[in-house]
Amino acid sequence: MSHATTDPFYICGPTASGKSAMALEIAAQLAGEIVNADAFQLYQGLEIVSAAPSPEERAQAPHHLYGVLDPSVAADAGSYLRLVRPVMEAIQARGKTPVVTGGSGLYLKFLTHGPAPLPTGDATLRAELDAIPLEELVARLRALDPVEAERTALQNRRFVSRALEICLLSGQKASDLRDRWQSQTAQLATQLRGCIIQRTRPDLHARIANRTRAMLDGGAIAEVAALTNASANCEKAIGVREIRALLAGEIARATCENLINAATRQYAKRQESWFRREHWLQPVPR
RNA sequence: GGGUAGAUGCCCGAGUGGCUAAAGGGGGCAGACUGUAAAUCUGCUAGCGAAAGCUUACGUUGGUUCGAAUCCAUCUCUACCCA
Repeated sequence: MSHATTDPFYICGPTASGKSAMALEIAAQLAGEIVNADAFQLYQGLEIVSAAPSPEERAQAPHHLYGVLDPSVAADAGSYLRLVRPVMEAIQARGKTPVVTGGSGLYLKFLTHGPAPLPTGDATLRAELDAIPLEELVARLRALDPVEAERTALQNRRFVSRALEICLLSGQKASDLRDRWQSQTAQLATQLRGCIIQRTRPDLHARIANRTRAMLDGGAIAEVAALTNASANCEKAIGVREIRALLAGEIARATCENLINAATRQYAKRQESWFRREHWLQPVPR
């Protein structure tokens, strides 16, 4: 399989696996420019807590889409797509290779496989659905789209709610819309190139612990304290919620550190599960 | 030295004679997941076994009992109180 020189190269892997460093290596090899594919590194004012590349790293190659969103803005995979595509096109137009680096599986999937033709989430409708008991949401979904209800994890309120949202907003069955999209994306992966960084669990866990310590020692607490206008979404970022509790005096610093470590380990595990299914990614043991 | 409370699985913790391989939570492991995704959700978690089942487990040692994490005694350790 041959690639045009400017075809994007994807660097994936769990958090703290060393994606940023690898991106610099690949960017140097491919005459590339680094593009963020991390949901939280997108935000301004979350650089430390989201482990965005340091100013030193950024000085070594062009970096795009780091710290570009105000924390009050609620992003999603679709809005990310609208943000990245022009950036990548501009890089390619310059004859350079986009080196897309990040750990947000869903965002990357949108980028590599495109968005399904589904309606964008609607805040007002979501607020309404949030007020309804899960059992009733399930009943409504079963009535509107029994096929989708059958496929959905019905204990997962978010999934039920979104399926219902799709039906209500589109006036069509979520299952039909999804089927149509599914059948169109089957071949896309064969044209992609990228790698996934693999590390042993003990190694990864040690790296996470070191990074958390460095974050807390390196300004993360002040960063979160200064974060006054964050969207509900940003408040849920790992590190932010724990440091909020620390600032409120609810937990001790050591507890805060332990909680961040545990949440990060669990997140890393979920990322590994996600990327394991992306067979086109070439494993790179480190 | 005296008194009181306590010691449970990787951790915290419930259990006070059989329904207990031991609730619940955490952690860990595995998984799902196309517009909240660093989110949300699911399963498993003493050992061996496909299973039936067997073995080892509630600080120590001994005892009571058909049967003990649960009752009694002993010792060890921990916390607090009195000297």
